[in-house]
Amino acid sequence: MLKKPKTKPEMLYAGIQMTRPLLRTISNRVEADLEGTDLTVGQRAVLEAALALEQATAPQLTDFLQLKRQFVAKVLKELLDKEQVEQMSNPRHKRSVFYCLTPSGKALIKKVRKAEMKRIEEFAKVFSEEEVETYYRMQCVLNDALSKRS
Amino acid sequence: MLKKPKTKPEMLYAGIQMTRPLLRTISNRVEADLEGTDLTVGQRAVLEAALALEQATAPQLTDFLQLKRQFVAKVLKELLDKEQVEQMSNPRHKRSVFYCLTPSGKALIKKVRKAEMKRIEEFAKVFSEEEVETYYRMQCVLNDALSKRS
DNA sequence: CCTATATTGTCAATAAAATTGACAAATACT
DNA sequence: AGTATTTGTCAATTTTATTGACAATATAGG
Repeated sequence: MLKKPKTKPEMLYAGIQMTRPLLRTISNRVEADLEGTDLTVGQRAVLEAALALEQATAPQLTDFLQLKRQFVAKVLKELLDKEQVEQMSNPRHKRSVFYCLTPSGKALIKKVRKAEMKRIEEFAKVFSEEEVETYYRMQCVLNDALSKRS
Repeated sequence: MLKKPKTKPEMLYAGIQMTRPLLRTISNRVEADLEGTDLTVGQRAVLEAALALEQATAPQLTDFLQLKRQFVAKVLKELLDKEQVEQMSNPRHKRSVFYCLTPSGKALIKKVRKAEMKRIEEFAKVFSEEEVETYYRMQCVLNDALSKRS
């Protein structure tokens, strides 16, 4: 972080290390956008997942978010109370129902995304398409590789 | 995460979003390397900063880590108790002393880094030098830009 | 069909990381 | 010198997430 690492592995190491402070700065920013929405970060993550998956059981959301099922369940319950997600019966499973965004939940997460997208666009300008593409791909590969057993 | 985003800003957005799960998977991995060292993640971060800065006051470490001074102070006290950092008088400031790694602290953080570097080298192989360079640079720029006011 | 095993839901306790508040001591500024 | 800022310290709290435990349901093998 102070001086630029010399070798390729060192640079990757430093980049990964930076994930922690970066997450903190991102979270701080995100909070501003969450201000007034009455959403926690966990709720926001689950809404994000529900938007991406459209229709998913709790275990599917758990896989997607790579969190513990108990945590996801707790957040889902909060979102049900707020009527931002709703349950739909699952023909294949009596207990494990589907969760979907309600219209208001969908509107909410889209609003939050839109506000953030506006900010992100500022930064996107700074980088080339290839750079962003590389960044995205590396995040995916790292996340995939690290989350699987080695 | 599910389907590849279409536009550049969307891809950057998705990549940044991925920071959270990625940090979680990294933390899980890191814990394995911390196993047996009796270090918390916070302690490890401060050791890492102390190694990079060589000699620094608590406020300097706070700036470097972008954490609250009270948190850094707490961790520093833990590390002092464990004799992994030591204080040195600061001629310019009576209260705000310098913190340095003790030999054992230095050995410890270097050992942890070495173990992780070994793993990282595996991943570094997967990417080209340019990709890693881009990743690193973007992490730096994003962190810088986001941590400053906008 | 029946039993063993795995999955899922639910409730509770706990932990880790970090923030916030409050106040005193030291320093910097003018 | 006097005021504002920085720094250290102690305590409480918050947020995020994990872990443990147990019951209900599903799945797979015999």
